[in-house]
Amino acid sequence: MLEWLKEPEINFPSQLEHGGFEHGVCVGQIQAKAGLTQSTVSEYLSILQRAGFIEAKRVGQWTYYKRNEGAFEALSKLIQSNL
Amino acid sequence: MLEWLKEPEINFPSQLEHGGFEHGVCVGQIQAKAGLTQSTVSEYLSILQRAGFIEAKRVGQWTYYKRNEGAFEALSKLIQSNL
DNA sequence: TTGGTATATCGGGAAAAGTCGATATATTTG
DNA sequence: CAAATATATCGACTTTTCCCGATATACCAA
Repeated sequence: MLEWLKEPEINFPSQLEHGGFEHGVCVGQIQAKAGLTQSTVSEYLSILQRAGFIEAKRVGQWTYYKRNEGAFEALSKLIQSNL
Repeated sequence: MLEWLKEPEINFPSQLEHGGFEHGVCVGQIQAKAGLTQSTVSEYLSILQRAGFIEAKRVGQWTYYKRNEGAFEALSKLIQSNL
């Protein structure tokens, strides 16, 4: 999912009909591509969010998720320095 | 354990009596510090080895493990580029 | 307000990972 | 070769993670 969200336009073309890519990709799109149930994907995304790897933005009935690139940069640096 | 192996002289002082630090630290040293059973530590180290994060060198009845810094560098870069 | 849609949360069963004791293997020493 | 030591592997049990269906919540539209 994290890799998918790196190129939303390529991986979630039908997101265009759901408000575009400004705020990210909504859960249903990710769920369809993942082939997992709605509850599983929702929980997974919320875990990634709490971990800081993605950001959520609620717009109406939709929740859009997009990557937080800073977190990946930080993780990469953490592995370099601390691990 | 990976962090411990970053500074073997500091974290495993009694390794001096077991052949020094050239080849790494032997399992018993790590086990004592970890507070886990011998079998658990042995298995854990072998997993880390198969994953490429540490290298093993058998010398007589001892197995010495040391970090493979290249693997950490590679992981850090992988997170930067692919993830 | 009622029904429809999108997402979140909850509880439980299945799968995987962690940990142990027992035992096997390899090596050294007498 | 026999005993001692260091490590590895095996089988079982426990804990954690994964994933699901059911249900709750939030929002929208008629």
